[in-house]
Amino acid sequence: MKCFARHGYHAASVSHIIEEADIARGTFYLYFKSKHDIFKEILDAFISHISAQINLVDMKSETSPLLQMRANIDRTLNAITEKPELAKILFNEAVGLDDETQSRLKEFYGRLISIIRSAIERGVEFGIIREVDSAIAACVALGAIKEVVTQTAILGNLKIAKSNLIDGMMDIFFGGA
Amino acid sequence: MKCFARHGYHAASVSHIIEEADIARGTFYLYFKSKHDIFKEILDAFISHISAQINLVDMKSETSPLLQMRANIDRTLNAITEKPELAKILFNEAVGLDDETQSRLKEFYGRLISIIRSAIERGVEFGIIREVDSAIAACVALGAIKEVVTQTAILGNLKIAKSNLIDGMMDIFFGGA
Amino acid sequence: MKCFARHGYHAASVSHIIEEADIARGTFYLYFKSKHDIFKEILDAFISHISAQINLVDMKSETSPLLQMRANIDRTLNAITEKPELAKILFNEAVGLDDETQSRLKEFYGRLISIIRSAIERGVEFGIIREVDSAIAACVALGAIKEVVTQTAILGNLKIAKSNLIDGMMDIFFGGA
Amino acid sequence: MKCFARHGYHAASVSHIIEEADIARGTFYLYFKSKHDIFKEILDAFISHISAQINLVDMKSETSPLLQMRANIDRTLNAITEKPELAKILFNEAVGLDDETQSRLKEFYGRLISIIRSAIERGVEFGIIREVDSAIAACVALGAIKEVVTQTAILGNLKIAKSNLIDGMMDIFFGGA
DNA sequence: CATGAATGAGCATTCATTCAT
DNA sequence: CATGAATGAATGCTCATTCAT
Repeated sequence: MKCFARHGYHAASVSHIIEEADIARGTFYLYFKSKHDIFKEILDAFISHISAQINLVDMKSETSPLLQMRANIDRTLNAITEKPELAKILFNEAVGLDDETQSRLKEFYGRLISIIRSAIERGVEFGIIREVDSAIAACVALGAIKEVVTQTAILGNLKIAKSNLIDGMMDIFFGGA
Repeated sequence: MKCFARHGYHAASVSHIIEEADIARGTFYLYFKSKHDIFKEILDAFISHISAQINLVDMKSETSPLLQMRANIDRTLNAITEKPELAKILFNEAVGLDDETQSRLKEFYGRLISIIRSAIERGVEFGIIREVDSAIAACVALGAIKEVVTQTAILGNLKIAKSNLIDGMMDIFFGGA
Repeated sequence: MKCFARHGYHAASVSHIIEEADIARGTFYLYFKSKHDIFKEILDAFISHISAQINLVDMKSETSPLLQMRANIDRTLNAITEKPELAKILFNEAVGLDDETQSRLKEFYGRLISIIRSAIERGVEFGIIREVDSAIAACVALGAIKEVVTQTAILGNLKIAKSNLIDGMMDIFFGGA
Repeated sequence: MKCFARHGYHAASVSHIIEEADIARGTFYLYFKSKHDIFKEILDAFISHISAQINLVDMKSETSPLLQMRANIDRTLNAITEKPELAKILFNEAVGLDDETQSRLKEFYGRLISIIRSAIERGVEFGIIREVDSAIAACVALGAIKEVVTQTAILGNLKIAKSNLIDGMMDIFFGGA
């Protein structure tokens, strides 16, 4: 993780990895079929973990839709903050990777957008959210989350306590509702 | 540009570049110090071009602040849409590049955020925008623009006419104002 | 044997051997000093076995010299046909092996040639064989046997019953005597 | 050639080759696609060259069939003697090579055998050669030539002038005719 | 100015061998 | 005795860079 996050897929060499892990060259290939294999394994696990944090908003639940959305963001932010290196990979390694990985990434983001979009549409339907173009709004929301994570957890440019961050984002998105 | 955008910095080889440009190997090194040098030059020019599209919001101008913001977004989107390949690099190649380039990128995004932030703060001050945490909001806005560009101009997942896109984003950001 | 014959010395890996033998890696090195050691042992045993099949032609024996030669060829062919894999090694792995093995091989073939040569010379002496250059003739005979074995037992290009084969060769060598 | 002949295909490394040729690693790959490519190229050229030395025996020619055969052997021996290293490869590298090369080798030897066989059959037909099993005889002849070459040109065990060698072989094969 | 053959450091990967359990 | 995880030297190959023409 550390190596891939620091140097990206291409520049992270097996030599870096085994030096960081303090194991021999052969040992690496005892546990991973190839350099690509370890990257896929790391990325897959992280995508699954992140995906598991996000639940579809249930309008029949006792918890209010807004609180459900907040909980989704909260859990996702937690998961990402725990492994900022992986988030860096997830947000930046879309270029120059093999087609399989690229489509895995595309699928992941597609799923994310469609979840967010359906949440927005339900919100509009139930009058919680003002009428907006849900396609654009979902895109905006995803980009917002990615950028906030990048600036706080990855780059460290923006230093804000997590709870304030979530409240701030909820406020911006849902107009202080 | 074509090569870097298509394959990313690492996978784009000097061989690709000289083949695409139909020049000899030596000729390449006559005009660029290194592979990294041409990349830096391309990136720098694009960053300057984008930066030039964004004007600070002038409250004394005859044009309303909102329209100035809209014009900023419009021009930026135009500049990006003209060179989607470069945008792809700008948005995705933050990992695995040398420290110098990474800090150039960091600086560029920092400048962007501070411009957006000051615009938001003025907007709040003049009652155009509802009171929000400007640091978070600037971050949200930047991420939103990046993601919208990525999904429309780069990935092509989201097919929306540019004017509708801007209106949609203005609507989302400024509450239908 | 199976591994070395199937893939040759270099391409046959210790992994192949221990898998085929269904033993652990360490166990292999308990019984053989090295990969080369097991190869040497196999080759040595086979060379000894083949050598044991060949008796010097005894002119005082009741059995005719020609029949003694025939019996030599018969026994040798039998020994080889029983282990075609080893014959393949013996006939083809002369290149790329260490000097020690190469000289062992050279010595084996040297012994074979001198046995054949002395048999030919006795045959000429006793008027059984027409006068020929015994050095060349011995070489011709050895090469003939090697090639016949290769084409029948190893490559399977030439499909001939063993007894016909021997008769055919005797006929060619000893002029229908 | 030198490297492949000395160490065989597998043990001859690209490092050996470039050291022997006194060129850089990259230069090697400028002229050959891979290690396998250079081997194939060497082998193919030699096979073609050898094949070119052998003419079908023409019964209508003014030159006697026996002299034609002698000329064939003469030319072939010359071609081989000029490049003993290549002959070593040709005669010994049947094991452990890729299927393509193996079948190329098999085809070459098959062609050789069928040429020899048809020559023998014509010889029998025209009463020059005593009636023999042509399949076995062709095999015997090929093996004889290979072994004679190995012992004289490659191993140097048998030191005989080329003309004596050919006469000796003709004598053995064609009964002093 | 332009060329492209030559370079060699660096890469991912393999595999014979060792040794603590 | 048997095991198999760990090792690291060696391999085939790539590619950014140089320099004589």
